[in-house]
Amino acid sequence: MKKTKEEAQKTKEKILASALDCFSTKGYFNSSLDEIATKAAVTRGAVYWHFKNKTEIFDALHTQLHEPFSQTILEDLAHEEAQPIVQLKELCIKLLEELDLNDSKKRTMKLFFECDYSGQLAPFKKQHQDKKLKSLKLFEQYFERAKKRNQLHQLADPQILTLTLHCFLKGILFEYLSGLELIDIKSQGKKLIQQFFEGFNTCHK
Amino acid sequence: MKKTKEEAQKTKEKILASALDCFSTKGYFNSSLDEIATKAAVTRGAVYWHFKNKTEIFDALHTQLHEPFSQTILEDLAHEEAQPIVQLKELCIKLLEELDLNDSKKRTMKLFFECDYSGQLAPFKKQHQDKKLKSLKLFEQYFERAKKRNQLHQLADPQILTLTLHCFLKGILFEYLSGLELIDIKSQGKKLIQQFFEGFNTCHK
DNA sequence: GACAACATACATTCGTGTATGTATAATTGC
DNA sequence: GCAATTATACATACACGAATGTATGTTGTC
Repeated sequence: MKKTKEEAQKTKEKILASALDCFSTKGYFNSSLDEIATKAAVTRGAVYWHFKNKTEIFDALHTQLHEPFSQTILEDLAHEEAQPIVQLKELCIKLLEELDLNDSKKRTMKLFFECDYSGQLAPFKKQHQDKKLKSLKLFEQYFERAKKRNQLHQLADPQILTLTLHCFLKGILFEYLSGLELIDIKSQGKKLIQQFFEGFNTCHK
Repeated sequence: MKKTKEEAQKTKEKILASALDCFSTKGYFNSSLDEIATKAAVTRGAVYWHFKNKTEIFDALHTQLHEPFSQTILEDLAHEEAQPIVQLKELCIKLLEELDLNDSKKRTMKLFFECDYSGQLAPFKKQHQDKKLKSLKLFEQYFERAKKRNQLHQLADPQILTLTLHCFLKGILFEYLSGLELIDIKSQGKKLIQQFFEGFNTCHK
């Protein structure tokens, strides 16, 4: 019954994938550890071996989602283009279009958008929010760069601008992932983002 | 033990209020009917008398939230002002500021933003989405009125504009209700909305 | 042979739904 | 207008399943 270390790692990943599957279809609180185990072709024993409990699986999924994102933004920030706002706009479009192609990532994001951080999940609420805030701070840098280059109103407040953008992106993603099919990234994503950014770029002359 | 009809109605309302309290603090799936009953100073017997089960309480809360909203929009639409976009902008600000003052409404809205419509709640997902879509259609009318009055780009698509606005509002509300205190409606609400609407109004000359 | 990587078995808790009891308000017959 | 009856508005009690956490067993690896 005992597996080699590599095999053990594979079962851990299988459990994570199975958990994502269960959580994203039935919801966190409606998924039992037994379902997760069964779908991963193991028993609850294996689950309890690799994870302390259900909440730890939940948290592991969040890390899996969040890290690549902040990684992408950090890489993009590494080189400063002449028009930071345009750079930011294109980053947003890129992020959206990338997400559109990655089904597993979409489902994970949907999970964390729609889950309710209550009960046993409450301790993770602030934790996950803090991670998000750090990513937000990264976005703010684009606006600050733009301001230094005199590409913004003098009145414009980078913090408000970041907040505005963030609210808009959140709204888009929320609608996009809601299952309502109200938004099609391929055909409308670019338009939406551009429609939004026109408010920043073309109006301050 | 039997109460008069009026008293019975009061207990029903107490149960609803208690349920909102429980759901919004502990989450739907972490609230038991016993907790709800106890907090309402009744027993589960009373709950099962007034409601078929927990999902029906959930749905009742949604109706309680949604109806006043679409009512307000309908009333506003009833009179057409010269500048529909400005009218819409002011409606948005009004809705936000009204919400800011009504704590119970805020908590109810937060509940439906953050709950996960899975498991036993799945049947209500489409139902509640449909209600939302109908309200969205109402917003669209402002843009159509503006277009008829030649106050929009000829290229501008009311549907995309509505979608853009909706995503933005959703994002604001989501952040506002998230408990992060990132947004303060009183000081920033107007600014945010105006920042957003400037993209529509001042750029098409 | 010791420990890792599980599977199996068990105890316990919790929540739901329903069945039943009960006191009182509302309704009916006269 | 008042007793008799019935339906209402709950409270109480019970049965059942489901899920969790843990304790213990088993097998293979290092």
